[in-house]
Amino acid sequence: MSKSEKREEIVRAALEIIAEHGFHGAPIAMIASRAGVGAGTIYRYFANKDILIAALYQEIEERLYPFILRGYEPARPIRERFLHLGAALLRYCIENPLDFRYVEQFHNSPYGAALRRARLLGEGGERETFRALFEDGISQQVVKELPVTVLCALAFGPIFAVVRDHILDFTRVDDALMAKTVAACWDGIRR
Amino acid sequence: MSKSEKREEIVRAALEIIAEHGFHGAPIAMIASRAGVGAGTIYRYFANKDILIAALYQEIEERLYPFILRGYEPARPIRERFLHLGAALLRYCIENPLDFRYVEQFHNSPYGAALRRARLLGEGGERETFRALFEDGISQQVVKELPVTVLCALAFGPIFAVVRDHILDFTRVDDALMAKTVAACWDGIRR
DNA sequence: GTGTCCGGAATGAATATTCATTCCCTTAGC
DNA sequence: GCTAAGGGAATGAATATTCATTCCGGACAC
Repeated sequence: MSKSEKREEIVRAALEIIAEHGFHGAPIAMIASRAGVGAGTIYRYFANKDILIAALYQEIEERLYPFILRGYEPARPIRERFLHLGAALLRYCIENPLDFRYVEQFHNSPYGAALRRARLLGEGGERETFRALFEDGISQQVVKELPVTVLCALAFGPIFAVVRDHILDFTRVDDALMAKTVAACWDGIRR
Repeated sequence: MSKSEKREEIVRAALEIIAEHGFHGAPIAMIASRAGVGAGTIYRYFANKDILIAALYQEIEERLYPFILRGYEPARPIRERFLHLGAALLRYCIENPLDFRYVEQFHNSPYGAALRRARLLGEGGERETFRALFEDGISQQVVKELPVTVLCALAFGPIFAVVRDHILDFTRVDDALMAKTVAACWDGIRR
């Protein structure tokens, strides 16, 4: 196994185990054994567990953004743009349940709270795209005049909730249901 | 301090600390000291930490349901009923952020996953009220024809997301914004 | 005086992290 | 081409810490 393969194995094992069992249920020893390396080896690639956790989060972000923005055309009408982003986000989460679970775990941990707070002040990667979309929508009077944070809640809250149900096997989400869900989110934010 | 006061103090301390720091950041010793009792005393009231955690969850449920159902009239029109329940839920969470944070932590832990699964099969306390409302709405053709789980996602997803933002101080939620938020949720589920 | 309840130190299990040792690949010498 | 030395990477047993749970001496009620 080459050096970079090894790093990749470690990250993959950590993703799987943490997504499935949470941060508590993911001791280094378990991650190491799943990755097929020694426990000490992990510390050759990551200074400590926290840094591994943060690095993994960042890797997921870097997979998610390009996926969502593929084919996105900022010149199209608001509604169309929203449907594109919403559907892409929903699809990514459904197709990458481990990533989704991991990000959820992360946000619900001390790591996440700090990060979200930092994001709010500085610019967040994808956040800017959505913020621009909503502000465009408000000024064109096609979106409700609400704080952007509330519009985000109306748009993403249901999407993530649906993904959770899908992962827990409460709802079977197919293409048709994805489209209907995103359309309903649009109904929530449009004037 | 009387016996029942002591129990109450323990529960209150556990709620505060777990809501704020999560299950990991809430060792028994810390809960005990916040409650003003010895660590061993907690085990006189709760057989172990898991049982304390579960009991606390149940207490919160038992506060929440009556609050939401106060003044609820199942004979009124669908829309009105939804606005009542949604507003009550949102208000409860805003006014009792510790309860909200605790329940979120709980749902995102191994305890919660098992519980949600059990709920899905058997009857869940308040769940029945909402299920009945949505099914009524569908049969009266005022609510979108979607799985009840998806309707729940559309209705509650945004509410909880707004509460999260409020607690993190990202959004200041007053009465007016609460009403607008719930109304927007209605737009999401209505035909 | 006896029994009940408390407190908080003691215990032992679980876990992150360290580090002395081993392993293996590259390269230099012949 | 073959062997040996050197060095960086990997290892996993040992360590230190954290934490739930237990236990026992003492305080208090009656």
